[in-house]
Amino acid sequence: MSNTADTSTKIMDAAEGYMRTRGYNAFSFRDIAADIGIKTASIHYHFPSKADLGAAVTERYTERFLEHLGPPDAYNHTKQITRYIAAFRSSYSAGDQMCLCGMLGAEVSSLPESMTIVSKEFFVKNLLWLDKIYLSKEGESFSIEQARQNSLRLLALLEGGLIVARSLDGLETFDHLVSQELI
Amino acid sequence: MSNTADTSTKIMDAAEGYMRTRGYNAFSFRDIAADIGIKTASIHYHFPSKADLGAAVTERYTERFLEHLGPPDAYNHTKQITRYIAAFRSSYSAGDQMCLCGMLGAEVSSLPESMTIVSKEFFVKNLLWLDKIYLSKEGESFSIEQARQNSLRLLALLEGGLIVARSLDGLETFDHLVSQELI
DNA sequence: GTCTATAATTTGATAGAC
DNA sequence: GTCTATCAAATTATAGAC
Repeated sequence: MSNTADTSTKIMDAAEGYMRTRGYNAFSFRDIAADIGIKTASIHYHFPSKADLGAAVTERYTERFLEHLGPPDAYNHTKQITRYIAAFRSSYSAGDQMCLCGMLGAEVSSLPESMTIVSKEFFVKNLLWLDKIYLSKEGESFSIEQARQNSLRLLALLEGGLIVARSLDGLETFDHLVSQELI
Repeated sequence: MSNTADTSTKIMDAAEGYMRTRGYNAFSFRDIAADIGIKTASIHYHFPSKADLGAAVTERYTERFLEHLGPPDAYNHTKQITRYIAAFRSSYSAGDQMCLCGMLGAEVSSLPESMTIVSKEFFVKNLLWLDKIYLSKEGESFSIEQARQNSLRLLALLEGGLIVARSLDGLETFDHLVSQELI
């Protein structure tokens, strides 16, 4: 995001923006080159193919997302869930963006295999993080299966929530949708 | 779907399949022409532009979806919700497909405006249908706002559920995810 | 590392014969 | 209605000079 970022980072930043708003199949090297003031051939120096660029962006996104969440805090259920929801909410508030892997999950049938693999990893890791939060909910005892069900439900609600919000009234819709989880 | 369908129907059927698996931006007139054994120029006779085809497919999808649901039955809450969930589940079981408008909701920033309008209609009409079901839940009294919140939550859960299911274990994941709604 | 130049293919779309 | 023929533009990608 910084102005002094190296070219490789600028390329990934621009690509991530396009992938999260338009989708992997709806942006070109030309779009990115124009945005950051280089030529398309220069992109190929940093990322040989579009699939390479897409996979690199997806890996970076997953790393950053989990880093932002921090380790699951077993003793602060409500705060952690609130934080998790806020991570998705900020996708929307920062320019109508989807969660990158929500977008890729929709496009999965038309993606290069290298991308489907790293995209799936996002979901696997998010569910493991959520499981730990739900297993430790204060005063309640959850089985692993119950925790996993809650994890899947929250993840799906948020991914779908971004889709529905984008087609309707945006943040207002998203907030209405998740309000029950924040109690 | 029938073998004796006219060309226009065959084109829409093929287009719907691609739009629900690969997305609007990841299929071409060539794909469709090859599938049904015609030339791309013939498609333009029935649908002048790709946007026209996309909008027609989306309108037909919404009509069919609501027709399949039937009028909201105010006296059979559980049965109606079960039926609603089954409508989404069959998307997946019939060849890894998304809900068409869930896919378009993700791609919305890269769609022709004519398509975003008809796609939004799907969500508006679905929410109105669900509102009536939730407002009439036996033995409970819901405000319009509470009903709308439930409607939004179920719709988002199902759209997101299809996305997550496609990236993980498919139907198993989807069923796990919605099981709580079926009690 | 970035550029120019260019290749090879695909894309949505049109004109006009049949 | 469907075809052949064709178009202009866009796309990913490579070779090679600087």
